Amino acid sequence: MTDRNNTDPARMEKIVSLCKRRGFIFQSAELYGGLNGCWDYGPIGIELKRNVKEYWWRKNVQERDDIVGMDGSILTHNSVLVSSGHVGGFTDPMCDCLLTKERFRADQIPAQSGIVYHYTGATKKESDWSVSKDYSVLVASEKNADKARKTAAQYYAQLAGKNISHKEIELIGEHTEAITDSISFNPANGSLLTEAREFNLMFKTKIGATSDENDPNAIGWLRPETAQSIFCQYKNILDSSRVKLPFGIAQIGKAFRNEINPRNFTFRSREFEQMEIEYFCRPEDGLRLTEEWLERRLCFFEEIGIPRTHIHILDVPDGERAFYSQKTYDLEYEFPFGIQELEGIAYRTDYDIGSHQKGSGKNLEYFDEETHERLIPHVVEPSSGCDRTILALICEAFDEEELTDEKGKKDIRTVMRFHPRIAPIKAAIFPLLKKNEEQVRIAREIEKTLQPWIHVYYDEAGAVGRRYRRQDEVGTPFCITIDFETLGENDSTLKGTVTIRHRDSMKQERVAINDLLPWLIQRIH
RNA sequence: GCGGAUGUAGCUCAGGGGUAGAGCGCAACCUUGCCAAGGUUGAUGUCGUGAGUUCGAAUCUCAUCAUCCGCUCCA
Repeated sequence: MTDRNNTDPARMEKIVSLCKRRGFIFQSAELYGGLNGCWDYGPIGIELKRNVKEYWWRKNVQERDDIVGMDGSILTHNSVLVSSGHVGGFTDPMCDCLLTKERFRADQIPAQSGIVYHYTGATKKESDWSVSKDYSVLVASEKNADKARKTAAQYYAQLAGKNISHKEIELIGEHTEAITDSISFNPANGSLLTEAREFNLMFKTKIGATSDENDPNAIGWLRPETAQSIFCQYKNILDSSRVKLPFGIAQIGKAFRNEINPRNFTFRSREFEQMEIEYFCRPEDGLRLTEEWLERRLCFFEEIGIPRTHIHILDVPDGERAFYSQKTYDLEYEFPFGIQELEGIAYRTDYDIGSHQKGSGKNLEYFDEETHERLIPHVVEPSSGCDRTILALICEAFDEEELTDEKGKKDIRTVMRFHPRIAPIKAAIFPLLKKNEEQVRIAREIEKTLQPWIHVYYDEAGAVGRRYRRQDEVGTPFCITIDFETLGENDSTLKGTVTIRHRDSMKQERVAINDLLPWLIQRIH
C-alpha cells in the first residue's frame, strides 16, 4: 500500500505555477490580496472544466433512460436545511486548551470530576510585570495542589512572554472548588479550555430588503450541497417526468462551505462545484446499486484519464460513516499533497426523503403501479467534487519529460497529458512560416472549418517548434501544420494534406485536409 | 483557530535605510523548410496592503491579507 503521507510539495508548486502562467486557475481577487478559499478559472481552465462537466452530463443524463437532470437554486429555504439536519448538525462546537493550544471537539471531551484550583492573576518575581486574568486547573484531589500550581504557573509564564520560566511566576487569588462532570478542562493536563465555539460551516444570509433578524422565514443559506434541492424536487420530478424506480436525478452546481481552513490549492475551497446523482431505488436494491455505481464511477474516471490503478477505494468503516449511511465508498486520488477524497458514493437509505416528508408534513411516498405498494425510496448518491476532479486531472496530466537532441543536448519538455476528450484545446493550427501567404490562407480556412465543431487555436508566431511546446503546456493533443507539402511542393501526391503532430509521442503523420474533421472527432469524442 | 516560514516583473528568484535587478516568458521586426531558449528593439513593478520610526522605508517595527509546511478540522 502506498504511504498515505507521501507528498511532493515541489511538484505541487510547479503545478500551481503552471496553472497561473498558462491561464488554468487564478486566485480570486488577487488584485486585492486574494480571497481565502476562492479561485477563478482562466481561459484554459474553464475549457477543461466545461469538458469534464459536459462529459459527465452526457454519460449520466443524456446517454441514460433512467436519469434526468435539474438545476436548483443556490439560495436555500431555512426549513430545507432544518429538515435535512444541516442547521442543527452541520456544526462543530470546538474549544482550545489554554495551555497547549490543542483543539478539541467540545462534544467529545469526557466529563471529569475533582478539585478546581482558581486563580485571578499572577506576577513575576522581582519585576513589575503582572497580569490579572482568571485561570483554573482541574486536579483529582487536594493532594495534587503542587501539580495545579505548576500548571497554572506555566500558563501565566506563557502570557509573560518567551524565555520566562514557570518558577519565576507568583500566583494570585488561589481558591478551590469541588466540581463534578465538567467538560471545561483538558483531560490530559487539567488546564481550563476556552468556551466552546460553534463553527457552523454554512453561509447564512438574509432574504428580502427589509428582513427581520429574528424572522426564521427571512433566513436563507447558500446551499452546503446540491443534494437537498434534488430531494426537495423529487416529487415534482416524479409527477412530471414519468420516471419509475429505480431512477436518478442529476445536478451540477455550486455549493458553499465556510471551511475553517481552506488548503491545498483548489482542493478545499469555500465555494466549489459538485456533480451529484441521487439515485432512487427500492430498499432491497440499495446495497447492490452502491456496488454498481462504484464500478460505473471508476469507469468514468478512467474515461477522462485517471486510470483506476491511481484511485484508492476506501470502504468507509462503521463509525466513520455519516450516521444515516449503510455503506459508503470514498474514491481517493494520490495528489502531490497526499491521498485525498475525489468522490463519495453513499447509500443513504430512506433518510433524505424520510426527513423531508417529516419536515414538510407532505406525503413523499412512491406508489408502485405494479405491486400497489407505497414506499419511501432509498437513495444511492454518487457525489463528485468537480473542482477536485479538475485538480486531479491537472496533477495526473502534468509531466516533465527529459529530451536529448541529436547533438546530445538535454532539454526538459513540460507537457500536460490530458485525455483528448477533456483537453482544453483540441487542435492548434499553424502555418509553417507566417511569411508564406498561401500557408496562412489555408491555415485560416481550416480554422474556420473546424471552429463550429471543436475548440481550436491558431498561432503563427515564432518558430514552429516553439509553438509545439507552447501547446504542450496546455495539453493540446494535436497540432496541425500547413507546410510546403500542403502546397504540393516536393511531392505532388501530398498536395492538400497537412502534418499532424502528436503531443505525447511528438511523432508526425499526414492527413488530408478534407479528412481532418472526422479524424479529430473520432479521437476526441 | 494554533505554531513555523514566505510575499520584489507574467513565472522562478537575487538584492537590500538613499536611481528597482537577473534568467526565462511576453510584444514587434529580422532569421527560421518541423520540436522552445539565433539577432535587434521594446513593454511591465506604488518590492502583498495599511500604519509607525526616520531627513528619507522595498529594506527596520507593528498590524493586516494571502500562500506554503506542521497541528486541528473536514456533518
